[in-house]
Amino acid sequence: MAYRPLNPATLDPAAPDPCATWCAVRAITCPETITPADLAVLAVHATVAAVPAGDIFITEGEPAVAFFVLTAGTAKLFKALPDGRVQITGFVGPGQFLGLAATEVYTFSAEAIEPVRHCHYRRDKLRALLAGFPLMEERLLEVASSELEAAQAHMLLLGRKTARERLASFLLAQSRQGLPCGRARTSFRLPISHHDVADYLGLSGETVSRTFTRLASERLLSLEPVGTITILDAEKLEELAEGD
Amino acid sequence: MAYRPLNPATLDPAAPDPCATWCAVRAITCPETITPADLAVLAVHATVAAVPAGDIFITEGEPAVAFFVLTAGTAKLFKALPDGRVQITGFVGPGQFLGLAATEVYTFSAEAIEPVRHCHYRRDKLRALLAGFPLMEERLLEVASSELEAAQAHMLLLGRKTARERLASFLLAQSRQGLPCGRARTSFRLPISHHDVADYLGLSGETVSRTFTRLASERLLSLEPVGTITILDAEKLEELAEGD
DNA sequence: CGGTCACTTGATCGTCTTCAATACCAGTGG
DNA sequence: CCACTGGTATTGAAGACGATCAAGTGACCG
Repeated sequence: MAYRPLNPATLDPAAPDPCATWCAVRAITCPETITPADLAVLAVHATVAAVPAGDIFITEGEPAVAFFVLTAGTAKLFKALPDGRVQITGFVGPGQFLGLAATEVYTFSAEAIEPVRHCHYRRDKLRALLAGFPLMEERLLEVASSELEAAQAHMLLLGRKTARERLASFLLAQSRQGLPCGRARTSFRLPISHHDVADYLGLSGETVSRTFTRLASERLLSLEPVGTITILDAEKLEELAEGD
Repeated sequence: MAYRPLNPATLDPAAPDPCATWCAVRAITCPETITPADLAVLAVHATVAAVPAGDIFITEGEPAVAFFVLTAGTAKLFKALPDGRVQITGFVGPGQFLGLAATEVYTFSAEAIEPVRHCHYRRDKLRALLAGFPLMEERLLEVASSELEAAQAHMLLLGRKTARERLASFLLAQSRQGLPCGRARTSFRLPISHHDVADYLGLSGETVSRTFTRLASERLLSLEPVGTITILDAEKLEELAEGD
């Protein structure tokens, strides 16, 4: 019900293959490291699927059979406590992948917060494939490292920053979302509910709301009616995010 | 082929390749994936060093020139805010490595909390070497993945658990420290100061102390005078750690 | 011994949570 | 067109949990 798997057989190997071209090039090899010939090999093992918003397509504790690459939409990754408390550990957008588990079982869940399209590879097959694509493996290691780096930054946020600092950090990160290196936009739409922001920042939804309006009243940002956020004073926001 | 695990204390510094044998086998290739011949190659590029307790041997923001493998002692990894707030992101013991940075600059600091011995490799050389050791690269990916997993668990702890739950989680983790899979000891010595525990769990030292005594008064554990901790009710502690 | 350092314990304070009421918005069907 | 609904955001009031400040204890060491 959640899945509408597409038949990989319908893929035309001659035509620019949607999944292999898109996933492999954009996600695993931003710096192009895979030849078109290699892509064809990869394409054979990919399965495409669509997930409607709100559906959980990876569940913590279930056997980790596949490895995913998003091609559209946004998903949240999270861990939950039995009593319902949730910590979102990250968001994944188009071109990013997930499911890099070391264990035989997923240790987190993933839910589409926008309609998601992804292609996935069976882990056992991928493992064998990787042997033939050392550059791809290298790239995977790079990605894992940078995720680890992000995770450490988030631990600092969760363990030591105040609500204001957390939100400032988050908004700055969002403003840089998907842009190369040092670039940032001043105005953007937040595709994430306040409640999810709260679960990401380790706060309550109410505190997120209050903190938003407080930052707005301090003229650090402005909240357009439509849910668009404009950063008015990136300078001060940056200072706030770093804690002084 | 079976490798003989070497005791680092008995290593003869004059012997040919103490580091390569120890580091490579124990850390990078617990499941043996490197041949003795390969080890010799690695040994050429390794440098051994000793760090006294309290010394910072990796500093956030400095060029990430090397990649480390600990052979003795314990180190804490941490990130700090300009005003002095600190979040410890993990502890590293013998046989583990660190410095898997994706960037050109370290994004965390490392300080020896016990006298540390480590061998390190220059990143540029290692990069080239890895090309020749696909199994080693694969192992690195595995390690990075499991670190990521641990990081996510810690985010849940920092973002959503109470002080009691944090300490319970921490003590259970410590009780399993270094043991294979499901094993745990009931009594152990904590090599970490309360203040460091606090910085790891996102609490104040005072709260750590209070929580310790409270758990002891509830007969979940007992605090021997010498700083040894004995877990009296692992069952209940487990429940507590998971939040119900 | 006097010094330092880590830990303990107590009292007070502040931040964030919780609970609750209200406002808001989009979609639906009368 | 307008009321009705369900979900999401805002705002207020009260309370809890942990931080901070401060004093006191004990161990270790020159």
